[in-house]
Amino acid sequence: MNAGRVSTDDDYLSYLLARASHVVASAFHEELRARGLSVLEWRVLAALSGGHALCVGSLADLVLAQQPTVTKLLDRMARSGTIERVAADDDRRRSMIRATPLGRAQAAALLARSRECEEASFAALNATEARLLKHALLKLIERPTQDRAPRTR
Amino acid sequence: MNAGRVSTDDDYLSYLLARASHVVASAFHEELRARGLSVLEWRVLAALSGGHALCVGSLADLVLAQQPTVTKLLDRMARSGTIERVAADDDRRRSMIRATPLGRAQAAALLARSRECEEASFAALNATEARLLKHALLKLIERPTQDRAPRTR
DNA sequence: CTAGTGTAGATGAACTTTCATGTAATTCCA
DNA sequence: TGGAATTACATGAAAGTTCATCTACACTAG
Repeated sequence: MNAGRVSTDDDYLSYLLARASHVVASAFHEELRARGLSVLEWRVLAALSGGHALCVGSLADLVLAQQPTVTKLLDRMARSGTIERVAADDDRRRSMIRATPLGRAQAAALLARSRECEEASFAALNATEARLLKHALLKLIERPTQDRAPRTR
Repeated sequence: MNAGRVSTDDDYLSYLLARASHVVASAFHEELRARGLSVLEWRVLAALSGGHALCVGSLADLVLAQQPTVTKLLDRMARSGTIERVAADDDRRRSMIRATPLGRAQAAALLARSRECEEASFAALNATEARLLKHALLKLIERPTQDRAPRTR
């Protein structure tokens, strides 16, 4: 029990967030692993599961990874048939990324599991705590501290 | 503004945590980068900054990384003189890791900066929100869901 | 004490990420 | 307009991470 309180590092918001993120995600990440998907792959599929296409840069922001990482991830995903690149018609530098039917199917299956894991995590909190937690996280996220270009689409 | 709400992925606790972690850490991670340290290196130094030695396994848990990753990270850190390995006297399989004076100095400098970044993050929240956030994060972390061996020291 | 089982950490090969930079397309504005 | 600056994505080499194993040591029970 208590797998990681350590004098110095502990108690920092940054570390608490990283650790909480780690703990909360771990069960689902095992699932992903069992199905041979990486976390990034999952995030890409999830981001694209709505059916609309996104450009590489937006995807990178969304999946919290860097652009070259995502470019190469997308190469692999295209090869395995879960996404496809389409030329953007308004800007020829961009390639728009879309989930293929296969990709969409994978995403759908995983979204369900993901919701279940979400439930399990919330079991540690009561309704109020959960609400306040989400609220606080959103406030932290929306901070215009280090904001990047809002290149959606 | 609003660098990343996306239909599907968004709103999940797991994603909110990952994103919040990302946003909150980013300023400090830039600092690290500027000083030529990786995030993992920083976490190791922070974990060891108290002066006591830790074994490789505990460190891996603390820095949220895997054992081989940490073993190799420690090789590099030993080479650059920030940590050293000491044989454990009770168990000859273990090597205990200790920060060198150089490592301790780096950690001290960074801990100060880290506190400042922490302040900046909390600026987004009022005192109550901050308290509740930490409380909720601790509850999530302490969940005995996927707990690992409590091999401290 | 010794065979069997489990744990700690190291290691090599395969894979992924990163950094710096390249190329092409777009935008800005004099 | 046309050149400078900027943006989008790709790419190659270097660095880091991961997976599966391996070795050494420790514990346990017969």
